Amino acid sequence: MAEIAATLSIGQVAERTGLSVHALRFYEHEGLFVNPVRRGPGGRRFYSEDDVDWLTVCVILRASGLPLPALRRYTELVREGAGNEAERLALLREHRVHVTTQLDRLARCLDLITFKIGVYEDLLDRPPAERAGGSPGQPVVGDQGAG
Amino acid sequence: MAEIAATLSIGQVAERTGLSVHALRFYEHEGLFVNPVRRGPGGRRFYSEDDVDWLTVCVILRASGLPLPALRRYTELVREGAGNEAERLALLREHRVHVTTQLDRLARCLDLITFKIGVYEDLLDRPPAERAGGSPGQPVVGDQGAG
DNA sequence: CTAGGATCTAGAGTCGGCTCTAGGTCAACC
DNA sequence: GGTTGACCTAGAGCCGACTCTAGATCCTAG
Repeated sequence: MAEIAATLSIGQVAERTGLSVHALRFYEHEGLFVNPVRRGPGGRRFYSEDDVDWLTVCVILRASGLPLPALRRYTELVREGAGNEAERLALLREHRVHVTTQLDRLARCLDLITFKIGVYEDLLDRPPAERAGGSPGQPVVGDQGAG
Repeated sequence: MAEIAATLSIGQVAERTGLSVHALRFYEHEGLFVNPVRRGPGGRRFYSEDDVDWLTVCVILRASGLPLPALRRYTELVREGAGNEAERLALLREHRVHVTTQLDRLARCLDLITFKIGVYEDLLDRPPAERAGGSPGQPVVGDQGAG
C-alpha cells in the first residue's frame, strides 16, 4: 500500500476513465463527484485513485443508461455517508429493472435482425435460376417483397 | 384475404406502430417509406397494411439503435427492388454486430449493478450491532466506502 | 350552421450529454 | 525569451430524433 500517484492530472484521469477532460469538468460542475476535486498551484485539478474508481462506476452506470440526474442523486447519497443505504439500494434496483428491460428489448430486436439476415443469406445462396422459379409473388419476408 | 382496411389514417397508423403522428410525417420527410404515401381528398395521408408492416420493422431497427441515415439507406435499397440483396445483407450484418456489442456491454453493466445491489442487501440484512463490529475501515465496495 | 376533432404545412424548439471556443495562465524546454 | 502544451473559466454550439406551434383546412355530428 505505498503512496503512489495520489494526485493525477485531469489529462491522466481522462486517459484512465475514457472520459474527455471536458466531460470531467462538466461532471464536476454537475455535482458528480463524491468529494470536492482538489486544486493544485495555478488552480489545476488533482484527482486521487478513489476519484478514478468512482468515475469508473459512473462510466458503467452511464453506459447502462442511467441519466445524469439519477447519477447525481446517487452521488449525493454516497456523499451523505452511512444511513441512506436503503435509498441507494432502491435506486440501483430501479435502474437494474431498466437495464434488464433494455436487454430484453435488444434481444428481441436481435432475433428479428438475425431472422432477416438468414432470409437474405438463403436468398443469396440459391442460384438465380432457382430463385426465378420459387413461389412467385410470395414475399420472402414481410417488407413489401423482401425488405 | 379480404380487402379490409387497405387505407388507414395517420392517427390509426400512429396508434398501431407506437410512433406519433409527428414522427410519421417526419419519417416520410426523411425518406423512410418504401412507397410514396398516398393522399386522400384534402391532401390527407392514407396508409396500407404494408406500410404498417414496414414501419414495424423500422421501429425495431430504430429501437436497436440503427441511426436514421442507415435506416434511410436500407429503405432506398428495398425501394430499388431486387438486385441489391448483398448490400442489404451487409447493412444488416453490420448492425447486428452493433447490437450484440451493445448486449455484451449492457450485460457487463448489469453484473456490476447486481453486485452492488448484493452488497447493499447484505449490509441491510445485517443488524446494526453486527455492522459496527465488522472490519472497521475496510470499504465494503470500491466507491469511497460503499458507493 | 356551428363546433369539435383530425388533419395539413413549414419551420421553430426541446432535450440530454457532452463538445468546442475564446481568451487567458502557467511551467518547461530550446 | 519565445514557443509549446496542458490546463483554466464561462458560456456557446452541436447532434440526433423527434416534438411542438401556428395557422389553415376539412369532415362529421348535433
